[in-house]
Amino acid sequence: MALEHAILVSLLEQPGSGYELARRFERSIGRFWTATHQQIYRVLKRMESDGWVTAEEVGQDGRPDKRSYSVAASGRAVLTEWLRGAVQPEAVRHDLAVRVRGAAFADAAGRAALIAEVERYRAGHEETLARYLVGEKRDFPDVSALEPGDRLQHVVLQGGIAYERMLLAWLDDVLITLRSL
Amino acid sequence: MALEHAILVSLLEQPGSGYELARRFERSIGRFWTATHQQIYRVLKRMESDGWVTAEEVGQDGRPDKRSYSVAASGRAVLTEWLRGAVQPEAVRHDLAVRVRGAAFADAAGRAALIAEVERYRAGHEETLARYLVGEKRDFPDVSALEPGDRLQHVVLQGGIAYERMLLAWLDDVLITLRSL
DNA sequence: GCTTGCTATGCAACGAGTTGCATAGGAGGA
DNA sequence: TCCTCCTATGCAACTCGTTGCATAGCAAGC
Repeated sequence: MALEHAILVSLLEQPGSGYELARRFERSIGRFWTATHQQIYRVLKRMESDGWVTAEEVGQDGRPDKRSYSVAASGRAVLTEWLRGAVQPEAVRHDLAVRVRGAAFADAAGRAALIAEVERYRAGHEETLARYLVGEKRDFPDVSALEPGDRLQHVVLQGGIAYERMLLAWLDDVLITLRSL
Repeated sequence: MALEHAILVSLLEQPGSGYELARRFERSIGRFWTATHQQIYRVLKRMESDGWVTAEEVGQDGRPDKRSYSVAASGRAVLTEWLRGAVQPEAVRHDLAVRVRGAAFADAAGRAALIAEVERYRAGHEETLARYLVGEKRDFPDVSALEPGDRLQHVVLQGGIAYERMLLAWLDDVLITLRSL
């Protein structure tokens, strides 16, 4: 129920179109709040009709026009109100962990297939970590001299980096365990 | 789309009722796959009518009767089939990370309220870690001599422990950042 | 000229997940 | 005795999220 709030935060950091928001969700914000473009377009419409955001048609050359959204005063008020509320426990869906426990009920061929999948999955997260590290150097070259807003963005990025490192180390353990069966 | 599979794995590890499954999801399995009792009851019904699981009425004294579910042959086949498929990327909903970035748009009182919330959240995860560590000692006293199935359960638990430790360290960073604004 | 790919928005249908409520027996405390 | 809590199951209504598809202009390569 907080996709609205994630969108408000993202639009306050930087106004943009539904498409641009979808790309941000794919990249940085998607680390802690996944959403597809369909969801985002639908919620943006509702937020606009509720007066939380305002839209502006922007013509572009070489590309289709876009509707760029900005946060309105009432949207900011909604966000302020929400920020005072209780932090909801994180919801997680880790397909892989289910599979690892399921491996106890697979045969040798099934376990071999799972090992290959875990390796593929691991490679994907290694890329994610590399992307984060490149992004960190690009966006936060001097960590000791950041604006307040940037310090917050940076600490969230550090959370993503810590998560990926933890995950990679754990996947190595998983692979050792699967191979030892 | 894989609640069914999480339930199959859990029932293969140990048959049980919908209520018991809901409690397992609250505790161990819920770390990587959250589900409410409503979802579980609904899916169990569908799985039973599809012949994936079989139910048995179990009378208990001092408590209401329960329907204990076990995995049928076709359920095992479904799981084996699923285990050969591709690992789905994990879906995450981290309310807290959205709030941290949102803190850039809050006033001093709002930031103070968020700091208190993060501390509360941190205390909850500290308890979770302590519970995991107690559970590890209780359920896996001798890690060097485990059955294959137990080795897999243990490595998944280790993932939970690593996650909680990473999270606590990150929350300390978040608190330092929030306090420094 | 054709295909492929990217930006950009959107509908419709379906399936997954949440919330509120209801029932019902027994345990334990005020 | 009444109230509250725990076990145990479930319905109904609603919202959220996913999937498949459609449109449309422009760019780049074959």
